[in-house]
Amino acid sequence: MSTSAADKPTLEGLEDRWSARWESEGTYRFDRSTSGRENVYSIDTPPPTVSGSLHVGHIFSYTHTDTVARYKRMRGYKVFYPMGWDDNGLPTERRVQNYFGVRCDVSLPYDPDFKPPAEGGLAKGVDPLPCSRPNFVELCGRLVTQDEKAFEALFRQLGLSVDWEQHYTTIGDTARRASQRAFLRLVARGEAYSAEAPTLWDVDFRTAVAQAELEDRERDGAYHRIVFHGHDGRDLLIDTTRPELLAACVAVVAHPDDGRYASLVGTTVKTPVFGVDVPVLAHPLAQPDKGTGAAMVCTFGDVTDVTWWRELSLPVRSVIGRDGRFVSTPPTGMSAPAEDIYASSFAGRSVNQAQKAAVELLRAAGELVGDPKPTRHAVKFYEKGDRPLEIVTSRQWFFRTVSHREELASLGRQLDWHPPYMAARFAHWVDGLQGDWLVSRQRFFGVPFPVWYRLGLDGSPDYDNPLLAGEADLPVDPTTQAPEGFSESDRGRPGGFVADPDVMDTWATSSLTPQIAGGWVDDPELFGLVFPMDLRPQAHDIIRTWLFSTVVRSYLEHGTLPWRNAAISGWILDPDRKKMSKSKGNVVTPADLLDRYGSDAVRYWAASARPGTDTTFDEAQMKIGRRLAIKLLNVSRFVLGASGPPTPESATTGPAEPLPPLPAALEALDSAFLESLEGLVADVTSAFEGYDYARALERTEAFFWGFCDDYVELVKNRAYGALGESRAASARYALRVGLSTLVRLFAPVMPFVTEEVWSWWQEGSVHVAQWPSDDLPRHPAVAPPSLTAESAQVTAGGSVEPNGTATNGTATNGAGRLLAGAIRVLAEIRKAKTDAGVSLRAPVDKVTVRAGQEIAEMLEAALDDLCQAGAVTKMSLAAPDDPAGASSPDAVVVEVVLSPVEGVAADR
RNA sequence: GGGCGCUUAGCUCAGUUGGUUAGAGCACCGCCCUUACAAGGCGGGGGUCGGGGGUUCGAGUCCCUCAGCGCCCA
Repeated sequence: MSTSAADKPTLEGLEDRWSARWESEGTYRFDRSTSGRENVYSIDTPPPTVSGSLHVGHIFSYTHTDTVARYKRMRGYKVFYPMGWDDNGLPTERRVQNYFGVRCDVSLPYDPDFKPPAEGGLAKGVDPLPCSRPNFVELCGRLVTQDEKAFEALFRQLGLSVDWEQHYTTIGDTARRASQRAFLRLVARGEAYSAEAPTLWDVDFRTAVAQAELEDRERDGAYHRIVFHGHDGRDLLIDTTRPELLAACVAVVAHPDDGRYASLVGTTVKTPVFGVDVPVLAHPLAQPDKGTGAAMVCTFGDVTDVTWWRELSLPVRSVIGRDGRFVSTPPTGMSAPAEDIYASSFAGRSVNQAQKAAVELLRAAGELVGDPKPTRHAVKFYEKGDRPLEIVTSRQWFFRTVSHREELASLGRQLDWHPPYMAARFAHWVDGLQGDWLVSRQRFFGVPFPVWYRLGLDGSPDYDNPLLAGEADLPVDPTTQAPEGFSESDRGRPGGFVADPDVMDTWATSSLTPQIAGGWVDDPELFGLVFPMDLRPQAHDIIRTWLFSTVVRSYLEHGTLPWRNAAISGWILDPDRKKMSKSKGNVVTPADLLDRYGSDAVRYWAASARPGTDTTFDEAQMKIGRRLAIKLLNVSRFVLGASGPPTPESATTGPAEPLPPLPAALEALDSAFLESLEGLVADVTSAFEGYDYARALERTEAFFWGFCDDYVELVKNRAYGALGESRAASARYALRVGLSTLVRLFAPVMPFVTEEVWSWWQEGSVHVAQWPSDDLPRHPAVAPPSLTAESAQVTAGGSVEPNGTATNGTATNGAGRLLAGAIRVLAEIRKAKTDAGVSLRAPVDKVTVRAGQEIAEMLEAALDDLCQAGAVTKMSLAAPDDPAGASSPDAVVVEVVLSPVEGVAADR
C-alpha cells in the first residue's frame, strides 16, 4: 500500500511516476529462474527502423502487443519481451550522408581521426566528403544512438512493458555474430550459395533488389513496331516498348500455337540497324494478343526475358551497366560497321538517350512502322526507388527457398494466425516464389559477409572456393580484417585475397530476431527458455518479407517454426481512409498525442481496433479513453472511501487473488452482481486467450459503465450504512471485489491509471497481480436466487434458452434477472423524474412495480436498495396487467408517483 | 486477371455456432449543481443492417449474384 486516494485525483503525471517506478522495481524484467519453457511467454516484437521519428502506427501496433504481454504476465507467465532497433539499411545511410555530408568510398582506408564536414546537414552546393566504410559505419552508429534514446523514451511514456535490459540492435555485435554464424552454417550445408545470375538492379541505389522488395507500377510507354528481315525475304514485325535494347536482342519468340509465325519458327531473322542474326523460337509465354504477337528477347529487358534466356538457352548480350548507362563494349555478333553505330549512338548513353537514338536510326533506315503507340504497362520498381529497375548480371549470394517450398507452406499452415485469414497472404507468397532469396546488397551499413576470395596469379578472384571466417572469430569485417593465413598486405594482390564487398540484406539480419534476442549459441539457457517464441506481432504489409524470412531462417537453422502465433495488426488511416504516411504530410506526432490525452487514453484508442483491421485515426476515441480513465479514478475513490479505512488485502489472502474477506452474509443483489462479474471475467479471459484485446476491452468497458451507473447507484446508500452495518458489509464486499476485478481487467490496456488506483489499497503492482478468477468465493447458504432450471424455456423450435450473463442487462438466469429487474425499476424512476424536470434526488411518494411472480419474488430483495437509490418513500409490488408476458425484466411496469414539489422547484 | 478483407444510426464501431422489438460510444435534443465524478449525471430522438435473389418456421448472421471501397499477388 503506497498512498491513499487523493482528494481530487488526476491523470496528470501518472506516466512519469509509474514508468520510473516500474523501472526501478524491475516490474517487467524477465525472470529466467523459472521451472521451464511452459512458464515462459516470449515475444518477438518488431525492431523499429531507427530512421528519425516514430509515428502513430508505432503507438498503435505496439500497444496491441503490450496488452497481450501484460495479460500473460498477470496469468503468471514469465514474459520475455525484449525490444530491438533496426538500424541497418538504406534509410540510415541516406540520413548519414545528408546529416554529416559524407560519401562512403570502400577503397579508402580507415581514418581514426576522421571528422565529418557537417553536423546536421551540409550547405547547398558543397560536395560530400569521401570516407572509408568503417568511418561511415561509425557515423551511422552515432546517429542511430540518438534516435534509439528518443524511441525508448517514447515507448516508456506509452507504457510498453518491455524488459529494457534485453534490448538489441540489428547492427550490434550480437546481431552481426548471429547473422554471420547463421550464414556460415548455411554455406556449410549448401543452403547458401553464390552465383552469377541476372539480378534486378536499382541504378540510383546501385544495389541488387530481391523479389520481396519489388513493386509493380503502371507506367506510360509506347509500342514501337520494328521490322526484322527474314532470309527468304519475308519480314517479321515485332512491337517493343524498349527499342533501345535492339543491340541486346538475342532472339524473337512467338507462341507455339500462333499460326502467323509457325513457318518462321526455326529460322533466323536479321535485326534492323545492326544486322545481327537471331533465331525465331516458340515459347508459351509469348502473348499472341500483345502487339504483333512476336516479341524481341533481349539481355535483359524484363523478367520474362530472363525466363526466355534461361529456358531457351540463349546467349548473353549485355548493354546496360550498373550505372544505368550503355556499356562501351558492343555486344557480340555484330559486324564492324554495326559496332561503329553502337559506339557512336549508344555507348555511354542513358536509357532515355539511347531510346531516342534507336528511334532515329530505325526511322532513318525505314525500319520503324508508323508512329509509336502509347500504352500503359506494369514496370518493376524497387519499393524505395523511383526509376524502373534494370536487370544486370552479377555475382550474388542466395539462400535456398524454392526447394523448400512445400515445407515452408506447411509451416505457414501450422502457425496460429490472428486473424486467421492472414494465413492466405503467406501461402500465396510461398506459392508464388520465383527464385531463391537474394541476400547480397551493395551497401555499406549492414552485416558484411564473413567471406574472402583468393586472387589468382592473374588477379581474378576464385569465387568457387571462398575463404570463410571461423565461428569463433565472429563478428568479422572482411574489408578490414584478413583471412586466416593471410596478412593485410596480401589484400588485392595477385596470389593474395579480396573481401566480399557486399553486406547482407536487412531482412537477412532481422529475420534472425528470435535468435538474436533469445541468445542463440551465446546463451543456451536463455535460448532454451524462449525459443521457439510464442508470439510474432507485426503489420500485414511485411508478411512476405519479415514474417516469411524469419520462418525461412528458423526452418533452415532449427527445422521449426520460430513462433507459435502471429498477430497481424492493421494500419492507421486518416479520416479520408487513406493510409497515413510521412509523404502525405498527415502524420501526427505521437509524443504530442500522449501529452494531450494521456498514454492510457491513446492506448484505449489503439486497443479498440479489432485485430488485423485498418483503423481510422480518431482523436474522439482518445477523449473517450481519457474520460474512462478519469471515471476509474473517481469510482475507485468512492468504493474505497465508502468501504472504510483501506486495508492491504493481499496480506489477508496471501499470494493468491487479492480479495477482501467474505462478509458474514451476502445480499441477493450483491451476489447477483458478483455472478454477472464472473461472467464478464470468463468472457474477457477467453477474448484475451484468442488475442482479441479489442473484444476484451469492449466487454470490460461496457460492464464498467453499468457498474458505475447502475450497481454503484443501487447500493451506494447501503454501503454508506443507511441500512445498518451488517447490510453495508455485504455491499462493500461486492463493491470492492467489483473494483478489484475491473481494475485488473483494464490493466493490460490502461496500465497507468490502473496502477495508480491499485496502489491506493493494494500491495505491489497490479501488473503482476493475479488475473481475476471467474469463480469467486461465496457462502453456500446465501447463494443468489437461482431459477436457472425453471426459467429455461422451451421455445417453438425446441431449443433451450441459454443461461446468459448479465453483462449487458439482458440476462435470463436468476441472478441476471434480479440485477436487470432492479436496474429497470431504477431507470423508470429516473425517467419519471427527468420527464418531470426535477432533480434525481427529488423524493418519490409511491412506486408500484407490476411484475410477474418470479421477477416480483426476486425484486423483493432489492426493494430497500431501490427506495434508497430513488429516494422513494413507499414501494410496492403488484400483479402485472398482462401476466402471460411478464416474465422478463423488460416487461416490468413501473408506476411512479412523485412527491408534490414546493418553492423554487415548482416554478420551473 | 487471381485472392483477401470491408459495407450496420450523421460519425467511429460491436453484433461468438441463424432465434424476442438490431446495440454502444461520440454528435444532437431535453433535464439535473446529486457530498466518487460538471472534464459529470440522467433521459430522449435517430437505422427497410450496400442492392437483388435464395435456403429456413425464422437471416445483420448461411448460400448465390451485383455494386462500391481498401489491400495483396500476377
